[in-house]
Amino acid sequence: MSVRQCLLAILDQGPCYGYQLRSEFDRRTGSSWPLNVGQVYSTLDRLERDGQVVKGGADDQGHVFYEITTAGRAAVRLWLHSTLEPAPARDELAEKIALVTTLSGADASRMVDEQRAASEAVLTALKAAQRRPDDALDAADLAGILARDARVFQAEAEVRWLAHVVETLRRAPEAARRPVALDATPPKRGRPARSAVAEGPDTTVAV
Amino acid sequence: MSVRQCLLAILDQGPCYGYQLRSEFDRRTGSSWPLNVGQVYSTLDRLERDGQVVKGGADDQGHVFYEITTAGRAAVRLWLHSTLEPAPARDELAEKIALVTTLSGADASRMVDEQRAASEAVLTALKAAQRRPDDALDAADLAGILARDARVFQAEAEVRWLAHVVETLRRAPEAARRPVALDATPPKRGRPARSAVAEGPDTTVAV
DNA sequence: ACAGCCATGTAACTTGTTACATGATTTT
DNA sequence: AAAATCATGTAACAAGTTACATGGCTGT
Repeated sequence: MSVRQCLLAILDQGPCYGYQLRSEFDRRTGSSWPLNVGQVYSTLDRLERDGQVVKGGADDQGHVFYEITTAGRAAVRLWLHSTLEPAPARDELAEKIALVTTLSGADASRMVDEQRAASEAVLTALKAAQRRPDDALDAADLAGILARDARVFQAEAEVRWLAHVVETLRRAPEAARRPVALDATPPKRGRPARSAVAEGPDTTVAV
Repeated sequence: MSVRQCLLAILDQGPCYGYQLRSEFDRRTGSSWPLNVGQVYSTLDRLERDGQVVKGGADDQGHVFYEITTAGRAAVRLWLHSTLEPAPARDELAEKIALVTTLSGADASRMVDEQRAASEAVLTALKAAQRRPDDALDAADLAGILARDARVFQAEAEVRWLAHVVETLRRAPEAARRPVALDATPPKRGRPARSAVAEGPDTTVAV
């Protein structure tokens, strides 16, 4: 969803042609992602299909410009005014580590250690490449710096969490360190019996 | 990719049928993601197509068991022995904020502020729902706790980064606070002239 | 001539995801 | 009978991604 929204937001600044969109995306997100040109065109197709942009004719140089529509502008405004939930995004690493701690035949703490080393190495590399924001020439430059900083902060969190996992595994009660077997008990079919005891408070996170 | 790998790793523990796989996935990742049952079946189809599982006949209760193949086991080992790059994942939020700081007609600092408030609220909620690992009954329980902790650490990083963005925007040189216009200069076509000056050192992050 | 970028596009594919249809089973 | 869960599956689609084909232009 993100590429699509970003391209639309750029088109909100004025008509662009495909190739141009890629370079604008690049500039404005600090080249944080090597966006394939092909994807620009397929994304433009989808945006057009959904009535958020219109395809203009080619100019004298053969550039095919796309223009945002009213509906498109509304979508941009909506996107900009909405806040992103921090956690709806899947966390592959967390899932993997959580899963591994329950598996038999996998050495969880060794795996966590290795991941930790890898993450630390990345963090070091990122920090070395960090730039001071003081000499940002323009907003695009600054955007690139902020995007990199985001990766640093994230990598730091990852390293911290991994250290926390190591500690937790070390301290965990013995029962929690044994792999869990597949649930052999056949589930009850049919409508579940309504339990006589009152339901406890909802402990699920509504986030 | 992650769902696929997780299901395969669970199948590595023993044959399972579709519905069972969902509940195992649930248990072992701390219900961090409401996996749709349908996806289990389509994923199993794809795994079978790729020769990593085989579909067995139904047992007396009508449960259709899937079994992992040798190739599947190899894939699991590979997955478990590989480390995940911390940043290949796209960061939608960072992209969005980076982009916004370059747009005209969007109030970047207001947007960042709002996002920060939202992220802080989430962080508070997550922290409130955090559990102590001391009373983990089994590894699945512990996995759930760790998965939640991961979200806490991530949310913390997000909040910290957003604060950093606010500060940076405030302190940034005036030139870096003006929106950047679309690049009007037509790009040079044809083979670029090889510059006479020696190329500077590569500043791109190889991560 | 050739390398290499600018530029547009298409075809094929991946994973993830939802919505729905179907039926068995069991409790209310 | 109605409700709710267990269980299997299909159809359709979204977004992302890559690989490729094509052609124009311009330095070397």
